[in-house]
Amino acid sequence: MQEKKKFYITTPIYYPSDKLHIGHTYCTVAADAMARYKRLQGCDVMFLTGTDEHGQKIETKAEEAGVTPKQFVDNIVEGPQGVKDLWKLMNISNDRFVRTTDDYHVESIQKIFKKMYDNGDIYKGSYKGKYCTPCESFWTETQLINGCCPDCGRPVTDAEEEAYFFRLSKYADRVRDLLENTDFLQPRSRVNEMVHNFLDPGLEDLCVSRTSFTWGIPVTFDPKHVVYVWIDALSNYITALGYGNEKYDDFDKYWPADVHFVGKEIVRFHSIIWPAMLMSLGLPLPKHVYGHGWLLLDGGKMSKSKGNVVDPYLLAERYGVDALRYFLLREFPFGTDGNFSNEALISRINVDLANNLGNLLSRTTAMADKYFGGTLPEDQAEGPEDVELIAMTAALRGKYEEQMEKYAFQSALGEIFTVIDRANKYIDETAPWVLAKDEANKPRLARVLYNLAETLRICGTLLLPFMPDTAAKIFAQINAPAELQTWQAAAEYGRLPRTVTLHKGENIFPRIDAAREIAALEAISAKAQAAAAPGPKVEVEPFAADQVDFDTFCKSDFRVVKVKACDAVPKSKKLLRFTLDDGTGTDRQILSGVHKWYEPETLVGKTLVAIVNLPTRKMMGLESCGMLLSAIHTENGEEQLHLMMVDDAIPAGAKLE
RNA sequence: CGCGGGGUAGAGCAGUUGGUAGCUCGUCGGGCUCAUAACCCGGAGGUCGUAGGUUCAAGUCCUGCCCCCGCAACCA
Repeated sequence: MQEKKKFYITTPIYYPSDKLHIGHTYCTVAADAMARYKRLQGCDVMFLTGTDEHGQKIETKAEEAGVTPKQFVDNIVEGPQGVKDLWKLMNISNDRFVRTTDDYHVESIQKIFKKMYDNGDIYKGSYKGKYCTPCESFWTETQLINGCCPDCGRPVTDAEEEAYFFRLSKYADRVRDLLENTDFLQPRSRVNEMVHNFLDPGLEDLCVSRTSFTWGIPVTFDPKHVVYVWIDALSNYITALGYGNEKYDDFDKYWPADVHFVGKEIVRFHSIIWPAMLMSLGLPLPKHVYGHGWLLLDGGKMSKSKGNVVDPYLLAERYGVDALRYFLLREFPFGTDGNFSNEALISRINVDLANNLGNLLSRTTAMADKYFGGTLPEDQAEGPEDVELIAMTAALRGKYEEQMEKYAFQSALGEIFTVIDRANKYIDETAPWVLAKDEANKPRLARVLYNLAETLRICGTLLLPFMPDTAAKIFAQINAPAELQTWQAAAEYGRLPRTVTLHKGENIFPRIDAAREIAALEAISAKAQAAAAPGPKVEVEPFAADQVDFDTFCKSDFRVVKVKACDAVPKSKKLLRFTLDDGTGTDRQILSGVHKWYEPETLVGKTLVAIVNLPTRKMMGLESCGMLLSAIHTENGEEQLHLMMVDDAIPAGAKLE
């Protein structure tokens, strides 16, 4: 017996700082469909997913929640409606689930780090920056506020933080060659972006350790450092196969990966850093990295702050897992962004699944019941209408395979539904209800129903990777045994016995009342938003704990200023440029990031307050001499800002005390 | 002149190496009645963002411009 071909596929490991949304579900469902497809073809598949659980953000979130970081991630990963629950609900067939907090992963990462250190690709260096002693925090030049700590506002000092670096630059040429001259990174359109943005300007060595937080994997030979995300997270693809640990032992069998599915936002890490790391370790590179697009909402990014995150639980429970899986992979081309909408979801379910597929099954089985009591007679007669349908059905597997190999799920499903449409038309052409009126036409009628059953069997088989439960329901109604549900049998028209018995069962996809459902969905999301924010929830910054001495306070020179002119800074979303009368007779220019709240023309003539003895600072190429004072608070999680506007009777230049 | 993607029927999208502009939904009209008020046929609807250029021929190639979206930057 020939050895099975192996296929190793991965999703990214997700960051469990929040519940997962439809975007994560999209990628994972795609990987699942691919994994099931390869299994159907008879490959020995390894399908890996998992979670990336370290880092400062989780440390902070856990602290806010009053739990340890481990408790925090345990809840999101293993808890109710957590990551694992979601994959179970979505019928994800992953073979393994790696967590970066798993012991074996930790062990491997420490070995990998040491190995790269020993071979000279990781070296100790220093990270130059600004340090705020009271806050024990490092800041980069650009993070500083007027040269002071952005957290506490106190002065910072030049400092160097010790850190480990990976010699990414050493591999720049090999990575460039990989991207430009091979099909490693797909779709091809992503290559330019990587080369122009990151390779052309030159790769810098990468900081791969941190001392500023502790929630991470300690560096064995220098435990005040923890391994930073790159090495920790990316390596999951090999640690989960047992590289550097005893937990698993199939690294040799499955590595290199056939494909890593990743979102376009992390293409950079997978197409530049990850190959360089593997080169350093002397390991083979994955065959492909596929950067898929995003699901957009209302043309924009989904985000918590916009309150437009789509909840996969809700949709799956309401419409069924298979319908949701189908929609995600049928509606959007995998490589580019797509617009998610409830309308599109319901339309796909009604048109494709209920009207075309469900109804085809329904009318086929109903006629078998009605005209033959379910079991087709042995005596069957072919007709001229059969030719095209049979040809299409017989050719379907090939067309489907061609699309699947390109990860073109949308097109693969499109091929199947072209045949399903054709089958509906075939019923119209052959008009079985007319044939049924004359006993002499019974053999022809039987053949028509047989052809429909065969079409359903083959389509059902090819739908297995996308809608496993649905395919099973189809097979039950057309009585297709397991051996006729295989990849091989999908290429063999006519495998069902002539005297097959069909049963009409439940409707596999009931039609949805679109208007009502959309109203219901909107009500639910409105309610969810209301629940998340009962009334305008106003929050203000906590009061400063530290006292400031009087002299320090007196050093700040606050003045009343009048807006002479105000316009938007070109190419900036947030900045407005103010030309101000500060009483000196010379105009003062201040830039302020308030465009989100004010249109420039509405501010002309207003009387505002500014601090005027801050050092001059350049932004977007323009000088800003001071800072306008404003009041800020958050409302329903969104930042609100009001410029300080004072009595117009106050003359320009008046000092505030 | 930071990088990249995109502007094609009311909506959402295909359009490969340049050669009569397609698909799905919606819409209008017709047919059928086996079926989940489903199915089948037909029609209407586009000067392919814009201005030039190359060509016998351009949505498809070249140049300029406008608009949208990401990333980056910026937000004292």
